[in-house]
Amino acid sequence: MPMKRLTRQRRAVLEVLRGTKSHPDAAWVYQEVRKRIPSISLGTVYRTLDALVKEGLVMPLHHGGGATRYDANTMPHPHLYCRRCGAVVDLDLEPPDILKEASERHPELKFETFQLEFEGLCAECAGALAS
Amino acid sequence: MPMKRLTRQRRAVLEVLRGTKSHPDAAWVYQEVRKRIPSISLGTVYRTLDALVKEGLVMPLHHGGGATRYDANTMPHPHLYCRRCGAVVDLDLEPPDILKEASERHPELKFETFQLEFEGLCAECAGALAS
DNA sequence: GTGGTTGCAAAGGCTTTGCAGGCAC
DNA sequence: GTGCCTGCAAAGCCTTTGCAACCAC
Repeated sequence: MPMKRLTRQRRAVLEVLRGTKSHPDAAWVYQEVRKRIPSISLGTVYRTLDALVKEGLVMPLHHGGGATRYDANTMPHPHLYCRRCGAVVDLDLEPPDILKEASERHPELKFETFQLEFEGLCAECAGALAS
Repeated sequence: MPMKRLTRQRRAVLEVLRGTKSHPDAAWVYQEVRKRIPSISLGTVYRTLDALVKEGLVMPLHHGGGATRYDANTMPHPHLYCRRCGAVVDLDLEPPDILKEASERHPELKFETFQLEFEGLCAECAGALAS
């Protein structure tokens, strides 16, 4: 029911999210959207992000207990979390076809989706630590 | 440096954690440990869990943005998160050997570990929804 | 005009932290 | 005895929410 109208605020949040590959959190989105709409509130950013998630236009990422991050690419795809700088990198990797295997091994459970999350070092941090 | 001494509190937290398969959060651990040590504080539970994680005796689980949950089984293994009741179920499933593939596809990144997290329904909820 | 949406600010949940006293070693 | 550990309470983040004004429809 919520968030049916196309307001300036909502349009701005979606555009900001689609214009980055950085998987930002609400605070970063807020900061960016304020460049266009200085009067927008953080509460509205949260409400809008929430609505976009419910509509399936945005995917929330939870990792490491910090702030929720948001990905405008809702196609299932693996991520690498950099343990040094916290960056989230999209991976060009075919997710393994493992749902069937899981269902066969545990017939009493219902498997719907899964996510593959790597931890390691992004390109910059891998280079920095190698030197 | 921290948490080198084997105190009553620390022993109790570890034993509670090892005595359950439910992947509890800090509040649940607190409640259980209080049955043995009524004077223990929630702060100590958090500090102890944190120390156990740093020592590699316990693995933290982040999912859905709620409270951090803790798993005394630190062997890498997949989980199923029940979207209905929130339960976390251990899966008896060989994780795919995908680290090499990831490294080949993205040579500039450093892959160290990964986690496979399913979402779906636990046995109880799958049965409840089927009826 | 009407009801969803917003800004503001307060509150909420989870977690961390400063401090003085206490306990394992 | 020494220094880490504890209980307590306050504070800290991140996020949600109540309310009156506002605006897209």
